[in-house]
Amino acid sequence: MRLLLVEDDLILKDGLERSFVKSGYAVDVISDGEGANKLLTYQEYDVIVLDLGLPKLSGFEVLKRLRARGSNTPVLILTALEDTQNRVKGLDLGADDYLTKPFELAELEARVRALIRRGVSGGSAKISFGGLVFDTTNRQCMVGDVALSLSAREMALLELLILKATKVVSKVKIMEHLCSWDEEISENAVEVIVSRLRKKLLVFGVEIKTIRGLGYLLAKLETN
Amino acid sequence: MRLLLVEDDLILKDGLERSFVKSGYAVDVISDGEGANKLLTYQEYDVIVLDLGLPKLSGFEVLKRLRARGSNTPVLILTALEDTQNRVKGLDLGADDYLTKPFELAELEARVRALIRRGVSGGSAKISFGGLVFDTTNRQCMVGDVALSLSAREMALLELLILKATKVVSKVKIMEHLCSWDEEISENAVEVIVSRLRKKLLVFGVEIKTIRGLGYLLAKLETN
DNA sequence: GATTAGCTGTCAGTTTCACGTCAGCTTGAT
DNA sequence: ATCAAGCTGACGTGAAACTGACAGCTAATC
Repeated sequence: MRLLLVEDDLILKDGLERSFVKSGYAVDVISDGEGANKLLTYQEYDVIVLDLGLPKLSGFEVLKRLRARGSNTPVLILTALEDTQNRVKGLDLGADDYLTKPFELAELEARVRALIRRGVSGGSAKISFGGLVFDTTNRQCMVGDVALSLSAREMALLELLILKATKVVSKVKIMEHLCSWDEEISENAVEVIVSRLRKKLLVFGVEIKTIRGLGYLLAKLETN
Repeated sequence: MRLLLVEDDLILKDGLERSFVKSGYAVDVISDGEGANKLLTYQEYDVIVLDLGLPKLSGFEVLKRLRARGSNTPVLILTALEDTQNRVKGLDLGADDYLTKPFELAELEARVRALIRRGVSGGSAKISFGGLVFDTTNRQCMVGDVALSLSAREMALLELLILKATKVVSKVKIMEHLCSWDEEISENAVEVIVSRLRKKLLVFGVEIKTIRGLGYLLAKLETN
């Protein structure tokens, strides 16, 4: 899942990025409002963590313009403790959740996860497909009571495919969701990851179908 | 989705039309205000992209009369950079969004998408025809809860036919829709693609009728 | 700091299949 | 009957996708 972190505090920025990356997100970080606003006109994210106190363009403005553009990407805002008024203002402007500094890292992560889920699976922490049960909280995929042994990349791909259910996901989309700005992978790399995941899923009656020129989609295996 | 582009600049007109068509819109283009106004009295659109500087009847007038007729079709206006005053005037008159020239094509498309999403209830970009449901955002065609297995070309053709509903679509239009700029395909190629798609749709009670010398149209199968 | 194990991207050789071409046929208008 | 427009099965081709092998990297263990 691709996450945008808008935060100007150096220490916080680094800490959060590190922790999100570790949790398997593709993270982009930007530290001023103007840049964030510009970035958001052409790049889609699954979730945005937005500090309100920003240089150049306030977090409010960024949020307001994002919503004005019709985006419904989930946004979590970070506010200072005493700043109740701004918190309310943020929610009015279309934020989906807020957190007051200082906060527990675990709580932030939990809320971010909740936001991502809300849009897709009706808020449930576990999404099932065929015989698979994908646990978004622990980032684990179970078959019965056995955990599938998947690598980080495979897990991230499966997460994306399972969230999109039976919809076609293009190779470019996959690249975008697995990678943040600085890293970059080839189309062939995606093919390789697909190939490896496909082999593992096939055993459990789940198939990754290829739609030539368009992308991939998850489907139940038709047993002929 | 049906889009009206009102623009008199030749180059801009062509570029925008091409790009919108490629993105799967059914695009009508008209280059003067009077014509636009007339057209809008009897033709509904999902979204209108309206340049303000037009011959015969200004964009303002077109917009004003449209709203006076009680229409709430989303309108995005294009203005020159320095023209802040007109921008404000446009928004007052009932435009839903504006963009100043010069602009990024990607941004225009994003905003148009946003307008459509905002307007349509639930943001469903789905068009149904007979038993088919065509999902334009995911580029997928469903019958019940099964996804039709179509190739890229077939999908593009079906998209065009379904967007134009029961109207006749000429072979040339199809060629334009399926090909970009440089590549080019023969008329016979179109016939082949039609033939292949036709076979797949027939199973689901949807027919592609041939109108000799004019083109093709989508129709519900009459079971005699 | 050496060793090992697992992950992940690159490469190259192979396979697959979508699509345009063609040819022969059908249809329909005059 | 003639002719043009359209249909469609067969086929070849080239691009897209697949995948086994490999190498660089990281993280863990001793």
